[in-house]
Amino acid sequence: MAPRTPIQLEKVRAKSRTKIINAAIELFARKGYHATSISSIAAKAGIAKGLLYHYFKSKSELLDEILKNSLSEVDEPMQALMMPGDPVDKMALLIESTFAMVQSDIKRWKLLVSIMTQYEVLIRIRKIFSKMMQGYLEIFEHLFKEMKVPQPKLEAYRLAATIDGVMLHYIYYLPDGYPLEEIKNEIIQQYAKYRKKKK
Amino acid sequence: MAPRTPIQLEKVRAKSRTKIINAAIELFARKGYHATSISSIAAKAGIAKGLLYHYFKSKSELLDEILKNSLSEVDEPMQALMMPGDPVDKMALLIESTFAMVQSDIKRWKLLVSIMTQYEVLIRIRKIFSKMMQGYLEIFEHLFKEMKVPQPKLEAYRLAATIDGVMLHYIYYLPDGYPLEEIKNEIIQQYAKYRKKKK
DNA sequence: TTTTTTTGACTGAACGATTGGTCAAAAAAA
DNA sequence: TTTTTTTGACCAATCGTTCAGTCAAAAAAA
Repeated sequence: MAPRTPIQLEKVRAKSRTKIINAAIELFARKGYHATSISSIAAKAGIAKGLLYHYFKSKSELLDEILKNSLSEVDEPMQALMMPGDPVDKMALLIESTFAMVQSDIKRWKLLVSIMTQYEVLIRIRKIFSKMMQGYLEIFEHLFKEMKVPQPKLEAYRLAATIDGVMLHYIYYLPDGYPLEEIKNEIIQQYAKYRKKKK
Repeated sequence: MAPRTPIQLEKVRAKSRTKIINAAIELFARKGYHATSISSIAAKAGIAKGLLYHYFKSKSELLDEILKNSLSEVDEPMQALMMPGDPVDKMALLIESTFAMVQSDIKRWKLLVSIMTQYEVLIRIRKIFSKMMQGYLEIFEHLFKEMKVPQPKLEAYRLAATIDGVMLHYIYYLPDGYPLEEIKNEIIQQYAKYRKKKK
């Protein structure tokens, strides 16, 4: 069925797909989903419009694909929490890696935020986001309980809000000279007093 | 020269304008600016498409009008800061009134956030937003200095981020059962220790 | 009072531009 | 040859916007 070696074929496919996806991320993040036309994506990717429909069924499927990939990245920082250790250290690591994730790919997060705050988001996507949020809240609460923080649940909500707020400001309002590192360290440091003294 | 009394005329005009603006806020907030059509606004407002252009030059001017009104509301909570008093009390008041503002008109804030996180925002609007943000930061810093908080500038950034983060979560992610009051009180309470003991 | 004139809010068909999406055919690779 | 990638002209639908025209009501005239 395939006259070409499937391996090299896949390389070509992947290359074209990547070009399209990167162009789409760039434009969706900057202009928003609805304000971005298929033609402009194709132009940015350096391909013909028709080819886009060879790889993606529709504009919304292209968005879906990007969102799926982006959201799966979010789970990564969670992995470090499995191993045992001082909850203060684990919390610091979680916060560090969460911020690092955003810093390394601002465009992607701009897109995610713009989609979530835009029109009636596809229910599926909203559900994934909501579940992600719940996951963060639970882990925060769990760690706060370990740390014996007075009101673990409330504190979890507050930390989640602070992190998202910092991200928002960093990404949108004050991209130049925003003291991200300092704020990050201050957030982490406030929990230092809960570190266990044991050896 | 004027066959109809200008006073009654103005009433009619105001009524229609309000109908259009309310419909636009609703739809812009829910669907986003670009995904909302003029036809749908007219339909929701219960008027003909043409009438919209009798009152507004264009779709973007309609958005501008709404944004201008919305942004002017933001300055209100600032007014209370002029009078003298314990900075802790003033801070509490500022936080209270800021949250109250959002709670009383979620749709408007959804719209504001969606516009700010959407496509390349009109430069004018972004400037206003940025200035607003700077204003908040400066007031926070000033109050923190009065309160003798260790790192007033950093703490200002953090508080601004927390407030915006809480708003974001309240508005979008967890509208049902979000413990807004509790978080608000916790935020306020953390500064209680800086209250002056003097009489 | 009754009639006529004048106003501007309001309508909806129609406009050109642009959209997301299709498809026959060329190009490329085997 | 066969298969797949790639192209760009093309389509119907929808977009924001325009505009000729309707109509209820107020002012002016009788």
